[in-house]
Amino acid sequence: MHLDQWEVAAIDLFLNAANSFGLPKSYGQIYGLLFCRDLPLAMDEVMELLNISKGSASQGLRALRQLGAISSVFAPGDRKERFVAEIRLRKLVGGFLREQADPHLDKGVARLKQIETLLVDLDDSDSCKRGNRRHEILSGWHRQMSRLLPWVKMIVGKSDRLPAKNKN
Amino acid sequence: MHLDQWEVAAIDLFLNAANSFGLPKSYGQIYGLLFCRDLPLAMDEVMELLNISKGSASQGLRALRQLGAISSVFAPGDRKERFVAEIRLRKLVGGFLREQADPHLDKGVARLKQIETLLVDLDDSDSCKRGNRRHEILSGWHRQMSRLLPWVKMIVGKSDRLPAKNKN
DNA sequence: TAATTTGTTCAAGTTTTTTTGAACAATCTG
DNA sequence: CAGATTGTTCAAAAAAACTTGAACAAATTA
Repeated sequence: MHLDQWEVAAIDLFLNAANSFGLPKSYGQIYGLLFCRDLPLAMDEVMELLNISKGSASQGLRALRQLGAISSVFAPGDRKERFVAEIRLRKLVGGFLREQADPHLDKGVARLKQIETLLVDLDDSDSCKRGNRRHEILSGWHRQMSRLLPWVKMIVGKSDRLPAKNKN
Repeated sequence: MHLDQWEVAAIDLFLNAANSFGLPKSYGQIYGLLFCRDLPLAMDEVMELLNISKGSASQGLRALRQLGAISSVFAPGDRKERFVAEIRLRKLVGGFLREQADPHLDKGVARLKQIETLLVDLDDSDSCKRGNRRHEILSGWHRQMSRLLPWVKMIVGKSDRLPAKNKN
């Protein structure tokens, strides 16, 4: 049981990618390993191949499934749960946006409301005016980000099924 | 010298936003403070208002300028450098993509090349075939992400200059 | 030139995040 | 049921990220 060199490199690629998306390294490693493999892997195989602990493997696999980045299959006549990577970029991006971006936008709405509240009972009219201008700007940003996300999902999915027209 | 309540709330909003973009909290606080203010602030004012150290202020201001999120002005007859926030979302997003996303895409190209290399001198033809399929998938993802970024810049900028049509 | 102002650097300290592994549940098997 | 297998939880350890502040450099002023 071992990893090929190119698999090590690919896993490292995903490790770094996870990091830059704000996810733990181990999530990237686990996804990367499953991405490389054709056959589903069980938790103990993931642990052994990556040299990570039971806890990391268990939590990582759960989080990745929650993100829609992996899914599990049960081999008939076997108690073990085995995992495979989702490789459609559209699904990966969609899951990430749903679990990470959308909640942030929601929190943003709440915070904007809070600022409104603080602005209402404020007698310093200069600060109030300034605050209202800022509130408008933030609302505009929020609106634009909300508009953007659907486009991202759309554009990324676009050529999943289109074969490349030419070879360069 | 003090912060209004709404400013505290706005600064906290940016603190959290910075966090979720993978930037240090203090960067968010500094940007948030400048975002709230009409007049440029000098480093010592930023330090005092946010209760952060010289080091954090210096590094934060530098990084934010590098990102294009703030710019500096010199009051005539004063040695101090003072800072103002960039509030055009298009510029903010553009700077972020330039400094964060683009480098990652470049690193991705390098890693893909490395994987190619490892695949070339590999005699296990099964692993080789599998590796080549994965390499193709990754190349496709890279292409799609490269396509996406220009759209993001475009869509986000769109209504910066359009005034809101109505008041709600 | 000495003293002051403004800002940078980076080693050390602090805080936060991630990982580990032992204890615990739940499910199957003989 | 006792023992084996599979997987979860979470407190403590380890690692990573962030912040601090004292020492330093550069530019200015008296």
